[in-house]
Amino acid sequence: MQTFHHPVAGDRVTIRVPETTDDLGAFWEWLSKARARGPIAVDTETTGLRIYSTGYGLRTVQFGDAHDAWVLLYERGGEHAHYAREALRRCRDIHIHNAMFDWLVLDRHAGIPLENLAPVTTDTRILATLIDPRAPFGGGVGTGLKPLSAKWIDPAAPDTQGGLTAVFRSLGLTKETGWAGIPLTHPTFLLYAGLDVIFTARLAPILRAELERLSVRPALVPYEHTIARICAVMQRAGLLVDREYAEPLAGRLTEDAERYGAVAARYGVSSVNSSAQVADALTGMGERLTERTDSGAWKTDKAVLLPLADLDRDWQRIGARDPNPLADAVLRAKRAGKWGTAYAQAFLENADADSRIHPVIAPLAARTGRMSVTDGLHQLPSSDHIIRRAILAEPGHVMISTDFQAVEMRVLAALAKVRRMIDGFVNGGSEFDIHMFTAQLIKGAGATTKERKLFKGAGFGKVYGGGITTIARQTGAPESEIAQAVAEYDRVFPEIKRASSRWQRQAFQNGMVFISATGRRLPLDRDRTYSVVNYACQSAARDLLGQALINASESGLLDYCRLPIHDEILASAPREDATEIAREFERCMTTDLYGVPITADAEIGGRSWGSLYGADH
DNA sequence: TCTGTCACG
DNA sequence: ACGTACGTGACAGAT
Repeated sequence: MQTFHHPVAGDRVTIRVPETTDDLGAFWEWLSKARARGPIAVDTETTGLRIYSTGYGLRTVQFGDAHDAWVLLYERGGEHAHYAREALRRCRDIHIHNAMFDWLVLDRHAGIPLENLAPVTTDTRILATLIDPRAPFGGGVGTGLKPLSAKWIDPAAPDTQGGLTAVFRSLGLTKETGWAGIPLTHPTFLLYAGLDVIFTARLAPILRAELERLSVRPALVPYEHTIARICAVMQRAGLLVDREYAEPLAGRLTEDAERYGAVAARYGVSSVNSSAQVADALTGMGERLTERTDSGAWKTDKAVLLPLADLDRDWQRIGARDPNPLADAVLRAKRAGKWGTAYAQAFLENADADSRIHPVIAPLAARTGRMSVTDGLHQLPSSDHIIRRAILAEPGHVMISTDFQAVEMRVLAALAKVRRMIDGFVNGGSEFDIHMFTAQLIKGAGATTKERKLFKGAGFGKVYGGGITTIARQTGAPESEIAQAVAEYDRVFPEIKRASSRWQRQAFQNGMVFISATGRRLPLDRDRTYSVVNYACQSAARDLLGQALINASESGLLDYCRLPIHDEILASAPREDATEIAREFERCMTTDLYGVPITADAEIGGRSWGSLYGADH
C-alpha cells in the first residue's frame, strides 16, 4: 500500500492507496468507522472532462474525512472497482465539491445512478456559492476547491489542478492529454487526488457555519441541490443532433465564408476576423470610422459595418447609400464562418457516439444565480432557424418550448411594487403586452407599434440600468426621443427609481451585499451599484425558473426536459401527448409573485428545434 | 493570455 | 456630484 503524508492546517494527514486485497480490507474497516462518525467526502479522477466521449474512463475514486483519504484505483477494475462501488452504495451522507460532474461520471462509468447519489450529497461548491457567488475575476474568491481551501483552511493549500498541469508537462503531456496519460500510480497524482477529499471534508462544516453566521436562508441549500440533480438529469439525457442535416450545413457555411472571404481579399483583407485589417481597408476606401474600442482601436463590429453596407439590423437594404462591398463581404464572411464553426461544426464535434450533445449545465454560474451552459446551446441564433434545425426531439417526439411571459418586467413590478405596472399585469389577461400597455399609458389608446418599441427599449434600459446614450445606440432611436421616453417612463412608474435607491442603501448597510427576494446574497460592485435593479430582477427570475424545474420534476415531466434557457424550458415529448404535456409545463411555470401573476406560454413545434424559429415561426 | 467580436436571454 | 445597460460562452487574431 502506498502511503503519503502532508501538512494541512498544522495537522499531518494521511493518504493511502490500497494495492492488495488486505489493503482493501483495511479501507473497508476505515470506511465503516468513518461512516459512523460522520459524512464521507468523495471525489473522482478521470481521463478528462468529456464524460460521454468514446474511450472515456474513470481512473480513481477517493473517499476521506478531515484526516484520512483513501484513493481507490478504479481503473484497475476487479476488486478495486468493486470496493469503490460498494462503498458508494453504502454511504448515506457524502460531501462532494462540484457534485454534478462526479454524479454523472459515476452514473455513466460506475453504474451508480445519480438518482441514488444525489439525495445523499452535500455539494460544497453550492454552499460556497451561496456565501459568495462571484468568480475570482468578479472580485470574489471563486468557488474552486483550491481558492476555497486557501481561504478557509490553509493558505498553503496546494493547487492540485495547476500543480498536476506542471507534472503533465514534465511527462511530455499537455493539460488535455495529462489526465488520461499520467501513470495511475504517479505519486503526485495520488497525493493530490487524496488531498482533494480531505479539503472537501474540512470545507463542508466551515461553509455551513459561515452560511449560518450570515443568516442565509436555510431552504436555499436543499433547493439548489434539487436543481443540480434536475440539471444533471438533463445533461445526462442530452439533445439529439441531426448529423445528416448538420454535415452539409457545416460544409455550405464554410463555402459561404470562403466565397465572401475571397471578395474581402480583393480589398486587401486577408482575414475578415482581423479588425485592424478591416479598419485599414475601409479607411483606404474613403470610409470614415468614428467609434473606438476600449483600447483605442477602430471599432469594426456589426453595428459599425451594417450601415456601411446599407443594411438595417435585420440585414435588409435601407436604400440610404451605395453599399460598401467590403463591409458587406466582411459581415457575410464573418457570420457564415461563425455559424459554420461555432455551431454546425461544433454540433458534430461535441456529439457522442449516439449523436447526442450533453450540454454542461452550471445551475449556479452567474453572480445573480443564473445558469450557464457550455457547448453553445444557450447562444444559438434565433433570428434564423437553420442552426436550431440541427437539434432534434427524440424519435416520435416533438419539441415543446415553454417560456415565461416578460418575466423580468413582472418581477420588476412585483419587487419594486410598481403600482400601475401591477395593475396592468393583474387585469391584463393572457394576451397582455406590458410594452404596449406602457406606450398607451403615456401616448393614449392610439399608441403605435413604433411607440411600443420605443418604450420596450426604455423598459429594458430601466431593468439593465442603462443611460440615454446606450439605450439610443441599442434601439437605434434618436437620443432626444429616448430621453423623452425615459422621462415619461419615470413619470408613470416612479417606484422603480425609488426601489433602486432603497436597494442600493440596503446593500451599502449590509457590506455591499444585496439580499434577493429568495434570500440570495448578491454582492454589488462599488462603482456600479445601480446594477442592483438588474441583479434583483435577474436573480428572482432565475429562482422562478428553478422552482418551475422542481415543479416539472415533481409532476413527472423531468424525462421530457432537455434544457433550461433562463426564462424557458425546452422539452422533447411524444407527439401524441404533446398538447397535454405542454399544458402541464405551463401549469408548472405559472405562479404568483407578491400578487403579480407569473405566466408561461408553451409552443409545440415539430421534430426539430428549428421548427419553433425563423421562417416557420 | 488578452482583446475584439458575436451569439443568446 | 453625477452617471453608468445586466448576465453569460465561444472563437479568431494579436501579443
